[in-house]
Amino acid sequence: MSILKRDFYSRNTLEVAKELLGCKLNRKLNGRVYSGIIVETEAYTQDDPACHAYRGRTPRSATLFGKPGLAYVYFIYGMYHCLNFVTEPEDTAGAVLIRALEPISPLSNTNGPGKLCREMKIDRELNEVDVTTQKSGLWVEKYLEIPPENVITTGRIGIKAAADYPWRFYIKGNSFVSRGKA
DNA sequence: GATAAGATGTTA
DNA sequence: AACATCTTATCA
Repeated sequence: MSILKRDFYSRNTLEVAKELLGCKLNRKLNGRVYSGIIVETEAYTQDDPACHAYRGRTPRSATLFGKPGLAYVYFIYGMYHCLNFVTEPEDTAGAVLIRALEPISPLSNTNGPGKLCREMKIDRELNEVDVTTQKSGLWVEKYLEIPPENVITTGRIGIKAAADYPWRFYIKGNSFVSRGKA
């Protein structure tokens, strides 16, 4: 049960995205802890046309320039939230989108970024909370080691800009990844 | 199985 | 007007 500390997040976004696979996401709610294994992620960086921080700092994207190890939660398509973790040192933007979980405790339907937020009751109140401490009610622990040959890399999903960047990662053979192209 | 459309509100 | 989505409907 070792919680991932700030120096884990304060690195290259692509590496963090890969290494988050197999880690355990925990959400404390009403005295209960909900958990799932991260099985699918996507990377977004400052130089990336698809990133919210691409055109600089705005009220929404300010979180991405903040401290690594914070949560970045945004609202999309009028009804869904998406959960990211801020990466790179402070003042450099970057984030990893959590796209899918394999449920452990009382969870189901977590095979997509919008769905897992609904299951875990993640909304904008959790934007900018510190994910490196249990006190925030949202934290990540080291859990499984995923050997590199079991990490599949593909283009990202659901975006138009820079859709060809091979910045989506998922665990080979896992049945909880979201709709996937190979 | 694939593809299309609709729901819905925040953002710049 | 676009959007880092999901569900339902309509084909096959």
